[in-house]
Amino acid sequence: MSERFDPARADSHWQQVWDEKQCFRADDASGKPRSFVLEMFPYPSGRIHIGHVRNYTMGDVLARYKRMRGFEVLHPMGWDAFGMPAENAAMEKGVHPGGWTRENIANMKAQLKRLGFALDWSRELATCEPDYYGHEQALFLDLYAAGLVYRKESAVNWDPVDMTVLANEQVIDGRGWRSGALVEKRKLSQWFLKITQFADELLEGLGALDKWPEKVRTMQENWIGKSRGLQFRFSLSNGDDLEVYTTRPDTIFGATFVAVAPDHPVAQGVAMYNCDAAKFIDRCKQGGTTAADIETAEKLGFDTGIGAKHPFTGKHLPVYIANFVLMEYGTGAIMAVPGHDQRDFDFATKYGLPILRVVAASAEEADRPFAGEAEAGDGVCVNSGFIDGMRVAEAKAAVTARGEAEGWGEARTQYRLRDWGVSRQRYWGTPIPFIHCDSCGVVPVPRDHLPVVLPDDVDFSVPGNPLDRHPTWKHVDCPDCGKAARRETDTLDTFVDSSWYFLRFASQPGDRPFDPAAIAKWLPVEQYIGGIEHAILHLLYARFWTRALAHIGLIEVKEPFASLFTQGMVTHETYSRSEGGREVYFSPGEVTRSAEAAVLKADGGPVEIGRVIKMSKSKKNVVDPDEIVATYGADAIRWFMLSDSPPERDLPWSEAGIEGCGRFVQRLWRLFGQFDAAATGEDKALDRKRDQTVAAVADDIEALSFNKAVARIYELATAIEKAPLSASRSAAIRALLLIVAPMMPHIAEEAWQAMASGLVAEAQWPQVDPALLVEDEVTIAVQVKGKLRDTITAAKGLPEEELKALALASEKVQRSIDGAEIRKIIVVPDRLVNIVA
RNA sequence: GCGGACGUGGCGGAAUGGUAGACGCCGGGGACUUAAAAUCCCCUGAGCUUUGCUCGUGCGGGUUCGAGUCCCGCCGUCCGUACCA
Repeated sequence: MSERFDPARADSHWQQVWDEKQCFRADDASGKPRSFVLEMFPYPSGRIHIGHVRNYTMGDVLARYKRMRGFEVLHPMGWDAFGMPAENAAMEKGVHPGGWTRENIANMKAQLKRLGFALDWSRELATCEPDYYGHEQALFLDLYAAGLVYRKESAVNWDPVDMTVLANEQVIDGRGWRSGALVEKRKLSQWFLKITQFADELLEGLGALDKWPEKVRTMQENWIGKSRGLQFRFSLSNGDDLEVYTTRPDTIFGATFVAVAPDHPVAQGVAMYNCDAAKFIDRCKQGGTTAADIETAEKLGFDTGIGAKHPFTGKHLPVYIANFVLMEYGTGAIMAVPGHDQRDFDFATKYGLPILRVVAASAEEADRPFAGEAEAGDGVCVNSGFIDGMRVAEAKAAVTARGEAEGWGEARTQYRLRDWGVSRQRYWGTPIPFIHCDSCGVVPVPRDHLPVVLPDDVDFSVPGNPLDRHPTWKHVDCPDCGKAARRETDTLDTFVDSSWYFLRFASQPGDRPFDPAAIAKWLPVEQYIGGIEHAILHLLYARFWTRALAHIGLIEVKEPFASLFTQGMVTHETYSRSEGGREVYFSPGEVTRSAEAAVLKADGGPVEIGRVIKMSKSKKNVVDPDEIVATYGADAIRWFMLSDSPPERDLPWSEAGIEGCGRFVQRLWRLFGQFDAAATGEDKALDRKRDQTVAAVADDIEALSFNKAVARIYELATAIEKAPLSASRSAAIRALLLIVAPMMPHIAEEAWQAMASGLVAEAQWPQVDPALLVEDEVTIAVQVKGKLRDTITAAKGLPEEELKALALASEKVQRSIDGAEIRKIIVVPDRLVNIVA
């Protein structure tokens, strides 16, 4: 073996060998137990960034480990290839989105290959290709046929300069993020998916996802936002009815006013004849929508002069237009109970409306005044007619029952979740497979006409949707009546593309989206790994899509991801200087970093070292994985990704850290080089250390606690280095190589050649001798009154009395007791003796 | 405001209620070398009257023979979310 490990040569060599032998191709017909390991597929932005490296390294370690444990592993990779950046590139650089995207894919694929991931490239897919999105169109039509797709007029953010619809995130301070133009609200006919029909199922399903982070489940739960309450009608003094929704029907006797949203029909009606009301409504719309704005926003109201008749007392409550009532939730109107809702309390205080107590800790406290704020807690009903004395829960049921019996209200379950609007007025997405005909209406594209393929000859030199102004593409004949008709020019939200790609990985038939039998074999994904930023949208949509397909009988599986892991970000400190009043940032490569300070290479002047934050282009605190691989090799960067920080937390990148990883790779190489098949002699302690490490590393990998596995591997390496030559030592080196292999596959493969035949990629995880996992000697801590005074070595399993005797025999212990009376001795077998004196 | 996570050396972090700081990084000292790189060895929480002792896991209480870990109350940081009736 050569003196130094040369990653530049070894990495590409072994990558080629794995490719040629198709080592990581998943066999559908395999009789082995299966494991589907999946990382969230990347958007082909152009370059792999370090966050991808961390994500895919974790998945790769798990996939390679599972393979060594005898599983048939499916570990695929693909491209979430539709989306706006491609269109932006088209507009800015005059390139075609398709060409730009496919070039990026080629580059990024080469980058991933240089990192040595054990991927089944035969299943690679890109969502922008007709052989993917054509099947998506078919699934969309299936859902349409099942009544899960519909069209509805809906308000959108319209950018009048770019002539396009903007997502909420693209509207900044009321202006389009690209054009800077004031965004208008427009009503457009949009396609929707009925995710709300599955709201309850999606919520209930969370309960079974016990291998998902609590945090993600909570976020989805809040997003779905289920609440139970009473929807009921007030008769208004103008002859109309007003529908309101409340989760606190028990407080109905405490209602002292009624409020409607500024865009509620009642408010709009008043504005027709009352210009003060119209002015008020306009004023409400001016308020900002940022968190800070809402936090500080004052409660504003306008008294319409209309009265609402209370269903029990018959009293007339004033009806206000109020800025804090939302049209989008419930009915857009509320009964206001100032005593038991803080918002209503604030409003009533401001406008001098009565505040009544209808819930109290006990009946005796019925008249207790409020201490400056509403009381939303539990208690018994007071001042509340027929529900007096009932607990809150009981009263809710009683009022609801009365409302239903008398016909003025009904129990209702309300969700925050809205149906999923999937229409996008863009080119680079999956065409929605419908045709608009003046005679027949909206007609699905016949199955045998799929896929509806995007035209290539599109023009981005003018704003707007290129599909809409394409000279020929949208002009087709109606499939039903044959008359001239128009294609739908909207494309699907890219979240649709990522809602089923994991199903397509399991099988890729040409004539249908997937083979249900293959899905039954591979799904659910055993371990899904990705960023927390997808906690709600992607993960909720994918769950919905899977359930919807199960609902219409296409597949059996209902939850796509059995276990979810959300990894932390890779961070780096920033380097900057204040120049002319603004911060100028420098990349790590432009800076020389010493222990305490950093200087700019260009001029030798100092730069300020900023906080350790997520890598971002604007702060220039990025490192390019390719450069790291070129300098240190794939194994070193993979090792760095796994070291130190727990995988769910942020990982601070540092030059010193990657250098240390590079050194460890070489240290391993020297150690592997000391493997001596002819060595003889037994080293029991090293045998024990070896098997303990093998077992512990296995546990750590399965728990995704890579940082702990790394620490144990360092310990074993040190133990081997210190051990004298023996057969045990060679056995330990060999075991070390095998347990390092999932993390650093290239050096493992290279060194394996001197130890055994075949490939590490096809080797088995080392067996352990259970007898070696238990120690025969233990170190006992001896405490006096809970403080450590001595440690003694004893045979494992020594009886309590003997341990006590050993502890009391210690000189240090006796000195510490100092002749005091021993009141009690606590013995924890094999661990500790505590003498209470 | 609400929900969640977290708070341990100079840094990243270990620690089934049982020897706090494993392991790595940084730093210091030494060996080898003409020199450097590489490598190897040792030290590295603070303090003290240094065979050893005291203090020490954000702060204040509590439970326990024993608390980083459990309970109560604070403080702080980060993330998510929001006038959801």
